[in-house]
Amino acid sequence: MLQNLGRLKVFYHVFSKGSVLSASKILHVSQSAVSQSLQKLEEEIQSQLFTRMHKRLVPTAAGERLFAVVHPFMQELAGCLKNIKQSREKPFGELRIGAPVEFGKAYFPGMVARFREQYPEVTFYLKLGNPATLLPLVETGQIDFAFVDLFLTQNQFFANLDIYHFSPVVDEEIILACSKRYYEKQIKSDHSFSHLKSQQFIAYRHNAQDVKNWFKHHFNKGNVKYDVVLVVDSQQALISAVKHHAGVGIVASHLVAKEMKEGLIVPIHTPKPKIINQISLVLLQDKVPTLTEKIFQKFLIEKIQSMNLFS
DNA sequence: CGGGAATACTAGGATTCTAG
DNA sequence: CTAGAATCCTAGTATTCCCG
Repeated sequence: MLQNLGRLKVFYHVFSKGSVLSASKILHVSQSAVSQSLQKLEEEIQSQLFTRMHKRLVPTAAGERLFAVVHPFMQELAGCLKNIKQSREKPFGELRIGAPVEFGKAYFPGMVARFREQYPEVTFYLKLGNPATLLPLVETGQIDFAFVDLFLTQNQFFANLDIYHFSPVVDEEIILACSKRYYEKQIKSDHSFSHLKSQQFIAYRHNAQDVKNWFKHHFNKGNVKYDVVLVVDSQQALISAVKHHAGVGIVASHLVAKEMKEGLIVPIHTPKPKIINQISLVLLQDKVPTLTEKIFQKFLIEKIQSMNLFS
């Protein structure tokens, strides 16, 4: 391997101009420095790159071969540096973002499309997951930033949360809901603990943690056995099951806003305050965001906040 | 043909970088 | 912090080209 890639740059300019003096002017060094660099390079690769013809340098076969490799590299490098410079002036390049699964599925594709109408040079990689998946990716730089669910985060153990910077973006309301028909047949306006706990539950993932959290919050009862009739892997499936009168389930209210407005889905309230799940933007504490990141974060926060998830 | 301009090379010294 | 390596500079030399 070469000890000094800078000599390749010297070689490139000497080859391009066919003269040491011209190359030295481009490189802003003395003619002798260029001459010496060239000699060092030739020594290093143990091949002569130019035949010295009195006042001219004529490339040897080895010189031609080296130039064939160096030339496209230098072109690409110049283009790349230009792009990097541009990305400081206007949004550019790939953004890698993490988001909670349902939140990300529901809103990100649309947001990304709208952002790209304005900034077509920006592309996206979207990683959906819970905080346990997303935070390590933020830490190792595999994603640029993430939106996470703080309500869930508090129930889990993270060794070093202080390396992150959290800024709350939006609150979503977590409700227990069922279809109108199920409500009239089974709930009948009885919102007592003993009545609600005996309902048929649709759970998101196997541990039914969301159901447990809901009862803990509203009735301060932690370790209760629930009758789970269906376990699903996505909120969309859960909402669909609720709509088809399969039972009661925990959802973010904004995901069923339309169904609630139409009266298809009914929220079950208690006198206790609503459960608010806070979604926060999380980035590494000491990371300096790029222009593209800053502009997209601002765009996203404005759009999310203007949606009003409680409507 | 001779002299000036252009270019490449070398020697020696100053400065900067790097590893211990 | 320091010694040695690497790099660059200046000064000077050699060669060739070009024009009067």
